[in-house]
Amino acid sequence: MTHDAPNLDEFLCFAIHSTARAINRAAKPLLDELGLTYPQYLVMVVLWAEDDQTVGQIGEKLFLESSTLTPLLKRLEQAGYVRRARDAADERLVRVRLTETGRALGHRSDCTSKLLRKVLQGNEVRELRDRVVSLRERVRAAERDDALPTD
Amino acid sequence: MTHDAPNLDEFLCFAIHSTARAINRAAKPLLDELGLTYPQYLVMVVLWAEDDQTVGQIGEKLFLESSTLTPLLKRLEQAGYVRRARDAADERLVRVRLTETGRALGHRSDCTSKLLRKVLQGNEVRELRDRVVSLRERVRAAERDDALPTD
DNA sequence: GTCGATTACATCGTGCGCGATATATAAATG
DNA sequence: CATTTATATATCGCGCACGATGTAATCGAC
Repeated sequence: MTHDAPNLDEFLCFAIHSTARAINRAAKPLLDELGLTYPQYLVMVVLWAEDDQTVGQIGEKLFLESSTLTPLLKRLEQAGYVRRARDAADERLVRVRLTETGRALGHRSDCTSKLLRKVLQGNEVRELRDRVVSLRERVRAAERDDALPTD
Repeated sequence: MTHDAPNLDEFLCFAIHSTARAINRAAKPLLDELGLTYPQYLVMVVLWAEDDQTVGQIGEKLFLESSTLTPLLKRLEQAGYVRRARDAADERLVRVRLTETGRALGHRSDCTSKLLRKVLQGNEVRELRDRVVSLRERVRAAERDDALPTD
């Protein structure tokens, strides 16, 4: 190398970035069976845990903006998995509710995602997950403060 | 929750996915100064380490397809950071070379990315990075085998 | 109650990321 | 040498992801 350029392999951010994409690719065949993309699946997971949430609530849990969620939710609606409707009491809110089909998908996914969970949710990776989450929160905090902690 | 739906917080894949996006967001102000997106920055890192590589070589290092790289490289070319030219000996290959401006950017980036590296390249995260990389390779191997190892 | 500020969502434009497919060159096979 | 096969890149379509902006409903101050 011609000068002291940063080496790709040293970047934790590249490690995480590339791992996220690798997981996405690996999960695709499983999600194809459900007719969902990975971000759509995440939204469904949120709704399976608690039905009838607003766009904002879903976005808060997944760290997504309405500009991402609105079209995604429209696709989920078109697929027949959710219904979107303005809240009667506060017309600004859009409540997202599972259809029967969408709810039923949750049970199917319990089976089809076992494979994924075997690799990505087992005991042996719990610590790794916690560390990644704590890194995420560190990064998010640093972004908010606009001054990264020296630690 | 109405039934035993998978909980979002338990997914390592979500942890990694969301962390990757958090890093991306945090890095953006720094990369804006360089006039680069994060994927463009990664390509530049590859070229700063070794100039004059083919599209395929770059893709191999970043795990990216030509369908992603070709338009990205065209944007880098339009920005004046690289030049693309067919290899004289093998006209199938496209060789990507840094311009003077592109090479110079590497020195500026040594300064501007210090902040990023402080969080993401320090000693304290080396082990985490290694674990994430090893997870990535496990996932990639599992995808290739189309049968995930039970370990 | 009226008006300005806030909130919640939608829209738009840009750039990935990737599967499917196309194209052109090169290598291999006969 | 002609024809198949393989390789390298490009093109296309779709779905995120997000910043910037728009719009409508609600809240607050008065």
